[in-house]
Amino acid sequence: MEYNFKEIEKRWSQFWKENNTYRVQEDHNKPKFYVLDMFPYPSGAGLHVGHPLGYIASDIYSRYKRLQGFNVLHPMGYDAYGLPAEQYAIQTGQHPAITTEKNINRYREQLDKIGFCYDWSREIRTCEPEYYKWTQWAFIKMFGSYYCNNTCKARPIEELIENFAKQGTDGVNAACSEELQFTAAEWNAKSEKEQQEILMNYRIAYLGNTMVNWCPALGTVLANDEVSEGVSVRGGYPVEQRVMRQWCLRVSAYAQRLLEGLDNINWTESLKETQRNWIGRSEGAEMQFKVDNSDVEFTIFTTRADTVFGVTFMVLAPESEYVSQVVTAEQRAAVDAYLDSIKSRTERERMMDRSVSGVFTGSYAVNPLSGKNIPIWISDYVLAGYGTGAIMAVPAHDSRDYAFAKHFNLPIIPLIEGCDVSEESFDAKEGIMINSCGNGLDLNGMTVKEAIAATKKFIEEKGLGRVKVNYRLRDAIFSRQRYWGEPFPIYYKDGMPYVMDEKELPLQLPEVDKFLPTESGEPPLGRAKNWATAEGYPIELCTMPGFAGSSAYYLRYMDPKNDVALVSKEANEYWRNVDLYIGGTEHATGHLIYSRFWNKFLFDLGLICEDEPFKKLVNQGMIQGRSNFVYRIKDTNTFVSYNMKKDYDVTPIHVDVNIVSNDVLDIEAFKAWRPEFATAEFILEDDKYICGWAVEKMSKSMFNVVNPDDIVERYGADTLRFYEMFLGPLEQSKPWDTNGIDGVHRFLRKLWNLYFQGDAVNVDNRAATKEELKSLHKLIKKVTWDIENFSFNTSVSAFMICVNELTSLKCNSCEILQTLAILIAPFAPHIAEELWHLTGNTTTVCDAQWPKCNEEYLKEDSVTYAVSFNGKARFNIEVAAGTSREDVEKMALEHESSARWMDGKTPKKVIVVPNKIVNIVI
RNA sequence: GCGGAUGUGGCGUAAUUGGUAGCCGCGCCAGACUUAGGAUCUGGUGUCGAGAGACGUGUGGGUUCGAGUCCCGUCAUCCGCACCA
Repeated sequence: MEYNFKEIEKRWSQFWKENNTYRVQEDHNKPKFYVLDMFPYPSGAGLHVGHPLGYIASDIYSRYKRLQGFNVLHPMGYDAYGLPAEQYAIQTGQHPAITTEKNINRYREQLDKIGFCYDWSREIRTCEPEYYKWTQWAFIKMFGSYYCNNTCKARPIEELIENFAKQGTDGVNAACSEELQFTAAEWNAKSEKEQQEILMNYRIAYLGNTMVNWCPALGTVLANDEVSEGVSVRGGYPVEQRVMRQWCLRVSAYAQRLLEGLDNINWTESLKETQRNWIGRSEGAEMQFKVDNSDVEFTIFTTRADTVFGVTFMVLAPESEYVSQVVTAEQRAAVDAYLDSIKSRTERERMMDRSVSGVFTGSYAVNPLSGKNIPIWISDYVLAGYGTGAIMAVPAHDSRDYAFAKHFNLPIIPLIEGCDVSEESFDAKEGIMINSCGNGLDLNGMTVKEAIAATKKFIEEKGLGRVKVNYRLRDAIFSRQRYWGEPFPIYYKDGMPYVMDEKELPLQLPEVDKFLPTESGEPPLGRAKNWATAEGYPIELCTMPGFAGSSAYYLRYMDPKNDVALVSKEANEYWRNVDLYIGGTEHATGHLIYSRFWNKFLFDLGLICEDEPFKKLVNQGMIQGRSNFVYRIKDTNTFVSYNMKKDYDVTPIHVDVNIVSNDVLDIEAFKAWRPEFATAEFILEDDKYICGWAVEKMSKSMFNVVNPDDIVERYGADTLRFYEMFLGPLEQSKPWDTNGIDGVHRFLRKLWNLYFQGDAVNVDNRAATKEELKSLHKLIKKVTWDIENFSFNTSVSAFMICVNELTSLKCNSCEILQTLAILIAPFAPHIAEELWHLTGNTTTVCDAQWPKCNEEYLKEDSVTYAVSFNGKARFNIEVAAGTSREDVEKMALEHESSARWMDGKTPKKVIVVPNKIVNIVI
């Protein structure tokens, strides 16, 4: 009988839907397993063939775990807020909710065709009020919390207020924007507004004046991970630095825990490294420098405290608040001119231009150890956002300082014995210190490491500074001047922000007449009518960023319909956290940091029971496009086949990959593709037109987008699933190449034919033969190992081998064929279900039990040993299974032809290793 | 510059972790069948060589009876971070 995949797949997807086969509930009799995909943003372009790669992998794993008796939570939803829908809305006036809904429906249709075992009853959409209520709720909790550095935990802000009222800042060790000191009396004397302003300095969700990435083209600020090389990740528009009052999340408070947590989770080393890099911990010291003839004192951060005797100048970031305090009257004009020149450049221009620039402030600082006066400069190579925005420059031992010193002709003092700083600085942290003695500190003769420690100790004792750990990780900017996002549950009274009562949530996104900023430059929510509380207080006009809704969605799947909590205690204690998370690396420094932060925050509040959200994480590789080209001879409408193009002057033209098969062009389809090709002529090779190809990003403009729907239509979902896995290791990036899909499809037909003799089902109740059992159990062992190790591509090969073996054995044993159906079920669920039923079952294959490998069947009657002499293979000997090593050794030496290889010598050593090798050392 | 990864036939890849390199698939070659089709089936296919055999995992060394796998160096490609003090 013909393998009619269309009919089979239609029937079973309908069956699963009608019977809620994949619905899952908490079941304390079964161990849980939580498998999650990174939920998609439903874009207008729909899914291409690269998107389902990770989904297929997680689906295989989910089905496998279920067959092993786990209660598997495998949900799906949509990250539905985002810029493209809003920009589309601006252009067309179409409400983003409508576009989003439409796109979601399209995604769902495409996903359904592939046969995923999602429990769709748990679907969530971040743009739905029932969902974003909990995003807003978490924000309120963050607003009402501060981070205590003593207990390393978020605590209610009320505790801090109590402390302030009783003993001021005494005993407070909290994460803050600026270190403050006041007494209880001072606190109690402050007005409500003043107190609120101080609290803002500590809240985990706070309103702060910070340097932000402002993207004029998008009309919004962006988080650091949304900007790359000075342009926005979405759209590639220029980004500039600007100080704005914005909502922020104090992610930096969690830097150390985010770093340490990486040690206890099963992620790839490269992803952990990326996060470590992003967090950027560096140990160093802060030191105070006094400005000569002034009361001004400023703080610098350095990891090279040992080089303090080599400081020959100081540098401030152009944006540093110290700048205005130290500029002298004579230098003011020069400094202003420099600051203007910096401001007029975009971030991108600044990054491209690495030439040395700077200006002298006119002031001098006093080196606290050498007592020398050193000039204070301003330069844009010092970043306002890192450390204190001010540095001590040691040109001898820092290449950037060196370049600056050479450019402005500033002195360079070498501090390490034997180093040559005439051409370049000596940056390595090694060597013996010289020229480093003064003011009671003598580093001479020490190694760099000793000197760093000694200097740190010295400055702490003398009160010149303190040991400090700095992180590169910045607080997350949480405001977006956009419409299509979660509204903040914040209103303003006397200009101060207040959170709404939790009972008022969700605060629904209001309707607006246009999705553009208002004429006065306010965000789009400024257009909303009556955007105010019942008492008439105005509500925040910004909305939350994209990562807000995706930061805790995995928790919501555990209990998606709960309207009194994000997740109930019971549901959370059962499902705990994600056991397996599959998604792309592009979220390494965004979503995967924010989620971990958000989760840790909720954990601190005792609302959830796990400190890390994702135990194991697998990154599927990107699927690139494989573009095809035709070659038009210049100034003609004639196209020359790939291997003959060298004889002509040709222009390569992208051709739609859907009219090319195995690099052979469908000439009729090509003529019909574009009017200008209707009259095209061809120079063929072997009567075919062969196209050239290249690996490029999958995109419409390259005509290399392959829609999974087309593959399903032509080959079926099971072939698509198998083929995507067969393409190569899951974590590797690879081009989508349809050459080869026929092989996989052929395999499924062979599998199908195994169960048939003509049109009749060919299943017998006889006992399986030894050979059949061996073939099957080899497969069980291999596939089990492969799935556990995410090596799905090699499983596909194993299936092919087994089916070939069973076919040539003419296997019709029911026992074997049923087990085979179970094994194939995670990969190709539709055909597996059909075969499962053909062999006489009435339950679904999803409820079967994953078979165990019986090693007995794999044992060989005899074992062949390869005998080698001095490591060179010579001959094989066959011995009965279970023959002892000694006997194998003896037999190897006694083998009739040994004499020839031994050359009459006595062996020095005979090595018999378990892997069927005998090596005789002569 | 720092960090991470990867280099194996014409191509995608495999080698369960130090044990006969190239499984499986594509492509190609030959054959069978055929209403001649981009269908199906069978066999072959790393390189050199008529052959026995020799050589082969980017490259140069090393450890080992034995290395794609381990160690040291080097080259190439990809990715992440990057004026982070």
